[in-house]
Amino acid sequence: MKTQKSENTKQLIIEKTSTVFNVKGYAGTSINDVMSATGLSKGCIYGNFENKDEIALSVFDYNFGKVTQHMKERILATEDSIERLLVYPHMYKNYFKYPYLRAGCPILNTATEADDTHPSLQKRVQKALDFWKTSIENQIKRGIGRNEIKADTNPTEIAVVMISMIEGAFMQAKVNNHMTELNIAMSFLEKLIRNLKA
Amino acid sequence: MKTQKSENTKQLIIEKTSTVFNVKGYAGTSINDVMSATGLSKGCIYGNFENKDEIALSVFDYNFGKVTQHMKERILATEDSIERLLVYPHMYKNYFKYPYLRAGCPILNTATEADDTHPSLQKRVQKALDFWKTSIENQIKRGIGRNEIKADTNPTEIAVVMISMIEGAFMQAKVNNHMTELNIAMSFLEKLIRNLKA
DNA sequence: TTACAAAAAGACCGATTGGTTTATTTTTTT
DNA sequence: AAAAAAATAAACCAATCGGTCTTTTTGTAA
Repeated sequence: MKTQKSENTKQLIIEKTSTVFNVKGYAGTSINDVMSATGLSKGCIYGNFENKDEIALSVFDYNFGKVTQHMKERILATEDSIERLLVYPHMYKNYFKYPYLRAGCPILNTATEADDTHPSLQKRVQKALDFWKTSIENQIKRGIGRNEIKADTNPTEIAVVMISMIEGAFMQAKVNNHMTELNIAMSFLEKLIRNLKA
Repeated sequence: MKTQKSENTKQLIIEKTSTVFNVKGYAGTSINDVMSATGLSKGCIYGNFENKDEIALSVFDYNFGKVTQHMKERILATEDSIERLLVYPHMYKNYFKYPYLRAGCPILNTATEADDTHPSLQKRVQKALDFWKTSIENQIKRGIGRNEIKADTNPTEIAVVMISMIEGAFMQAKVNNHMTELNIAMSFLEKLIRNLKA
């Protein structure tokens, strides 16, 4: 029987280890890391999760959910479709303000590690990436419908280009420990988005 | 005293493990993996390298060198500056033809793993990324000098955008196991490059 | 207050980790 | 051909890995 308590600790484990997994990666995070991050014993952790896999999967969902949720809020707060698209470069330009992005984009981090080694994690990343792509596409289609975006705009193309530029630039920011390249790329992306204006 | 033999086995270890490290990552590759990839004993491996770190570093240099070398050849084979820039999207569009790219771009793979955990490896990636950036910049400057590229082109901006798009798109290709997004992004990049024509 | 079940703690497990050491073989030099 | 040096194989090491199991603690309902 599931109690409130166990759900609480389960959530606590996910939250407390979310950054650890994002920093150290799946293979690089040990159960010992989970223990010291949560302050819980091994028995307690394995009482709440079946294995490390299940923790990693839950943590990825949590991290991705955090980013998505914040993005959604900011997008829904604006009306104009161009402004909505601009939320992405704006947010990533200030990624250090968001604790769950500071350790790196969960998609990028998980993608490169999981692609050849961890099939279940890879599937999650695929779904996350696809979700992201289609929501950008939908924003563009909406913009075309509202005559805010040029009618000949290719939604898929722009979505793919946006994601590629964000992830590629983010990678450089992380590895260089500075924002120069990220800012350059995001400013370029902003120009590109504004160019879509009908 | 260094002998020819020892240099040979050292090189053999690097070559035989180059794909393993690129697929499994630094933390994910064990000495046992190195042993079975080379067919050599543990003692032999530690006779030629001080530790796993040194192997990983050498392997990264080797992998990056391979990509760089091939890129250089193809670039020097063309004259026109626009055509030279187009070598990048062309090559990544057919990345599966190049064995050392098949397991993923060494820069991308190493970057996301090393950024928070492995300082010496991170420095290598930084240097590699910087080398790549400046060589694109130089190609653009050359193009401006030869009146093949618009004079108002910002070399750094284009270099950063090119690298971001390539790496971001490559990540998607790897995680999705298909080329759709990579092709879209690279075709877009080609348009972008052709637009630079004076 | 007691009885009971759920949750947490921690000792314990075999396997694997990176790395060392010793013994043996191979190669090179004299 | 002998001696010295280098390269290799393999036994061995402590530490850590993910995971299990039993004991202790805790919260709750009767």
